Amino acid sequence: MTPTIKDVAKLANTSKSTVSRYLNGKPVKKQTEEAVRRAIAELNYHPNMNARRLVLDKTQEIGIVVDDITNRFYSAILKGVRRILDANGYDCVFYTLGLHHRKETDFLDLLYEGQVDGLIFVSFMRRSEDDVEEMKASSFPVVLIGDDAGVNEIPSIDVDNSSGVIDVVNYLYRIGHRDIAYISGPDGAAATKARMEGYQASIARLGLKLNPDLIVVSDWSNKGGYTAMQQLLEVGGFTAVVASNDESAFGAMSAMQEQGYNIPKDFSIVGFDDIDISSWSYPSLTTVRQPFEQMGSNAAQMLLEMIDSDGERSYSRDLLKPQLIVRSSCLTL
Amino acid sequence: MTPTIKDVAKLANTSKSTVSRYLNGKPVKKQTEEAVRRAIAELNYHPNMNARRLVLDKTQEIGIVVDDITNRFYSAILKGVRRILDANGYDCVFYTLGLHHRKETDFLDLLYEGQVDGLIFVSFMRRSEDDVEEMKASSFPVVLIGDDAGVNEIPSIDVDNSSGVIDVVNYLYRIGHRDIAYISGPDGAAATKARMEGYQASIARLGLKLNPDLIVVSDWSNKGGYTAMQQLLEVGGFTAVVASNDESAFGAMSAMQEQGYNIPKDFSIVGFDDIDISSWSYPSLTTVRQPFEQMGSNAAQMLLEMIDSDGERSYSRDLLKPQLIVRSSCLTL
DNA sequence: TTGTAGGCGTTATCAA
DNA sequence: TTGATAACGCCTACAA
Repeated sequence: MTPTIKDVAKLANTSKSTVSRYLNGKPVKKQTEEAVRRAIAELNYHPNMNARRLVLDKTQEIGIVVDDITNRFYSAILKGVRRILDANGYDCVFYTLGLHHRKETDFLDLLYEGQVDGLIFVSFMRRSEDDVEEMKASSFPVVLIGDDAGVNEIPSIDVDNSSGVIDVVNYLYRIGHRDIAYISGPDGAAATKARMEGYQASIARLGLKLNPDLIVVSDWSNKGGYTAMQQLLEVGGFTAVVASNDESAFGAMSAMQEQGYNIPKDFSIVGFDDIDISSWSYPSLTTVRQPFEQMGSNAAQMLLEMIDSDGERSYSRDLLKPQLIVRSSCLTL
Repeated sequence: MTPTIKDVAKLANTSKSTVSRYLNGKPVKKQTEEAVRRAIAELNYHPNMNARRLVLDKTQEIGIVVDDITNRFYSAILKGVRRILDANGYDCVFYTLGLHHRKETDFLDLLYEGQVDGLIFVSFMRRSEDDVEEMKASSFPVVLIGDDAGVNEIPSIDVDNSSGVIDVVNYLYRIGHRDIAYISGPDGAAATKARMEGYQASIARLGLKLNPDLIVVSDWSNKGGYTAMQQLLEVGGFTAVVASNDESAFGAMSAMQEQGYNIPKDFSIVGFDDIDISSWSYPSLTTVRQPFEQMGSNAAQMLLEMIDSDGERSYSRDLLKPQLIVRSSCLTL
């Protein structure tokens, strides 16, 4: 049998309560403390967390539910989350939907069941308003990363996608480009709309003409970027391209290189994300860096505050500014 | 107050035991079942998992402890793990060392404390024999991914690194290369030695001469591959290079391209890992694909079996064969 | 500073 | 098929 607090007490010649107090750092006489310590060591005693959680009604665990584990960004988010949790003595249970087609809201049960003290939902797909309302209604500590479906009074964190694209278009304008094509993303992604709006807004603000032929919808994949660029190349009439993510930017670059074009001499190109290869590639890719790790740590911070304040919510949407990273895929005209 | 099983019983005009039975799918009379179901719905009752875990001494959770969350491979491993766990009703708690310089063995406490039913340790660094012996001694359900420090009787899973490099050297030989350079990895990584051995063994087996000048030690980084290649280019006398990972292969490619060389016309190059860019790059990279997802699912499978068989261990080391992926970075001579 | 006693929400045993 | 009752291992008044 694995030893319990009772066994320790017996061996140390004292009571369960005293051992418990010792374990929780409450005042205990030097002498008994020593005896308890020895008993614990001798028995190789470890407290049973499930018993503790039952009485405390607190797990010191938060859950993170992720919609698509394949997404390359989640490890950075997780890293940020872990940093905050580690510093506060929390652990992190990892859930994914997808396989069983579960909905995000199904995971609210974890809160009801006392399995976790709070939940971070991360998805960059578009959320349904109903789902977000349900999370809000649950009145448990919950924070969203990604889309908030326009629901205001729920804590959420996202990248300011529109501002990222605006930065990048402004940059291209500054170095002389006037005819700027755009490779958009998939409809299901929440960021697609915001990035497109950023593109259109900055084109307008700079007094450039918006040429619909220079906008092509893709799916953020490498292959998608490749075909999108083939399309653009047939149309022509541009000197620079904004790809709405790095992966499709690389696909676009392949298409151009295959047709014998040189980057950046013939065309300038920028991406969005700053994935690791963007700095390795030849030429390296000018892009917009997403602050994933910070999204994770901010989310964890908010969640922990809600947990500590006993569920009181701060009702804020935190839009983090992405950062323009200038490298060598653009030519100054 | 959140409702308990007792409240449900009262409302359904029955006893706690009956409700408990209903919850666990044991036979209950149709009539009472209906009453219980209604009571549960009306009260919005959810069972308290911590109470259940206390009496069952079982959490239905396994822990995965990862040494370096930055590592790009962990999400694939995690995906494999999750697939198996999902199918078996287990959840997955995620731990990292690193931040507080904790050792892997510190996490054995999670088992003692009843927080998880089993543990998967994943690290591609070299493990100390002492640590692995300690895991083995604990006699809890535990499986290692990566190094096993030569300890035989502990379940572990790894890639057959040596065989991967052998495949790739044989391939280069087959298409006509005889002077094959090698860019090695960092000393701390467990795979470095095995891959180097694969290189040396196949060079010997093919009757080629082993030229020490064509072996350069690097650190698996992009920049490391870049400088390694500069070094090799000064020496010269090779037609192909084996980089011991993809990232350094790309660094090497940059160095060659910067000096005006064409790949594969001037030099052939292969990598190891098959990270996503390897298929996007121009030219795309011939490499060795690591079966990360399968490593995860195999590990989870082994662990679950150990848990079900009440801790009995299968004492096996599972070496998965990596797969040669031929793309366009090599020229047939 | 210490010990006694009661309770946390389940499941499991045993009679009925 | 059901209902008392006793665990499970811990924490926390309360009294000493």
